[in-house]
Amino acid sequence: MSTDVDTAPAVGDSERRRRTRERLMDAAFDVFAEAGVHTASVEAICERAGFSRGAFYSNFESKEELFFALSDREVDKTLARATDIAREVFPASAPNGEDVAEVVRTMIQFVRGEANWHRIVAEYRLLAMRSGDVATRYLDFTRRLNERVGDMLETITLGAGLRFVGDIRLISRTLIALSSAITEEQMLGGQSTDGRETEGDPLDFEAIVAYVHLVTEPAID
Amino acid sequence: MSTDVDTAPAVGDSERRRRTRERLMDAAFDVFAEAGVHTASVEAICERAGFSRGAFYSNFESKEELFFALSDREVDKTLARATDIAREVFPASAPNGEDVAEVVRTMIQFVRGEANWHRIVAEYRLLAMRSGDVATRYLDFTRRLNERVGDMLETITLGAGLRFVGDIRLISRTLIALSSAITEEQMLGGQSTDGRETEGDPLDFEAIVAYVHLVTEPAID
DNA sequence: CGTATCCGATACATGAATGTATTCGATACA
DNA sequence: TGTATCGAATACATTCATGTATCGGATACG
Repeated sequence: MSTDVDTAPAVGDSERRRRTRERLMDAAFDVFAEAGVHTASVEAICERAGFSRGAFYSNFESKEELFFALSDREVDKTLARATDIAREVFPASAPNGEDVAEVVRTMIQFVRGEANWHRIVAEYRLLAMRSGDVATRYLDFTRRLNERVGDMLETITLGAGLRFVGDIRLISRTLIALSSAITEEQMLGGQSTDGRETEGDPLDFEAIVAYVHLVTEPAID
Repeated sequence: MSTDVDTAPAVGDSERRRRTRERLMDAAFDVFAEAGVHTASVEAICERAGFSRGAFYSNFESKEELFFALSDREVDKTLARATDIAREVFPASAPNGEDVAEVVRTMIQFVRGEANWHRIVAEYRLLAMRSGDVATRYLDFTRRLNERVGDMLETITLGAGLRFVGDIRLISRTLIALSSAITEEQMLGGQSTDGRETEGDPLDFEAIVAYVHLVTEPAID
């Protein structure tokens, strides 16, 4: 009997299907960011995407599978964008010290841009803390991002006639950790419901530039 | 009619009641850490605490209220412990450069200790990203922790005949961000389910000590 | 010793989200 | 034009957590 072992099992892969999945992921991005993965219902995602739950379960096994498909997509997008920014910025850099500050500022703007992406990453990290499998994926993401940023920094800095004092990976790591922390504070402070603004002391981005200057020195060449 | 406007409304505050609340919070700490605030059911918390849901709703209005009561308690505990550690460490510091490394190491051990507390904080942060009220509380916590660590660093460093180059708050902030990032990576790497260990490159704690040396210099006095 | 109060247990009603089984419609293909 | 296939919609059954209302027991107090 023709059980079609390898033609039937895999579900279709038509263009229509692909678009549906994309729309569901687009919707999920917003809904997850707003409500969180657990709070968000499949229903809510479908509603925003303009589909029914039938469509959802025809395309994804569960909400979790959707989340991981989504994170993969966004991680790729993010890394691609980081690369684009690097390509866009470093040919323009006339080799002088000021450019480093500029590059760092660009990088931070990039990190800072999307609050929703920050929420997604924060949730990704939280899930990773509870599941080894997720942790593997998450660490892979952060590792790739670190490398990308490290390369970027190194290239720029060399172009500017500077070099880093110490381990470049540690430095890029520090920069990412620091700018994330600051971005986070600004994000959290900005939305404070009650009257008073973030009067505390939102450490300025300039402080990061100061750090960069601290860990760079003229390349003797 | 004696409506007892200000004697009746407040629910009891007996010793028994206080103990019940504590036990519920103890249980919630574990359950929240393991499963997450949303996934964890009131039922699960009660079961671990050895109570029924009746007891729960007699003591807390909702799971969220419990979470906030719990975070307050833990934040206080954490800050108190930070203070204790500071008190414990700095009288012992014979003023030499090595002590700084030792202190940083102690600080990191402290941060590192409890994976569950990390999970709780991560969730706290995530909730803060979606609610201005929570954000206010969370920022207050991080601000206090920063101050505490900053004071600690400053005292120790002075005692060791060193001084920080640059803004001490930025430095303590950087240290916290960095050690959190590293702790996180170790935590995530450690639990990876599949065979391979965290072979990647777990930036060593020593690297942080290197950073401290980078931002300190002998106090000319 | 009896009674009242406080606190936790039990039982129940409700609402919400999930996943599946089935149906309907459109598009490709003969 | 008829038919088969694929993908999304609909309807349904089920599970699960919540919150409340009521009950029972213990302890304190007269």
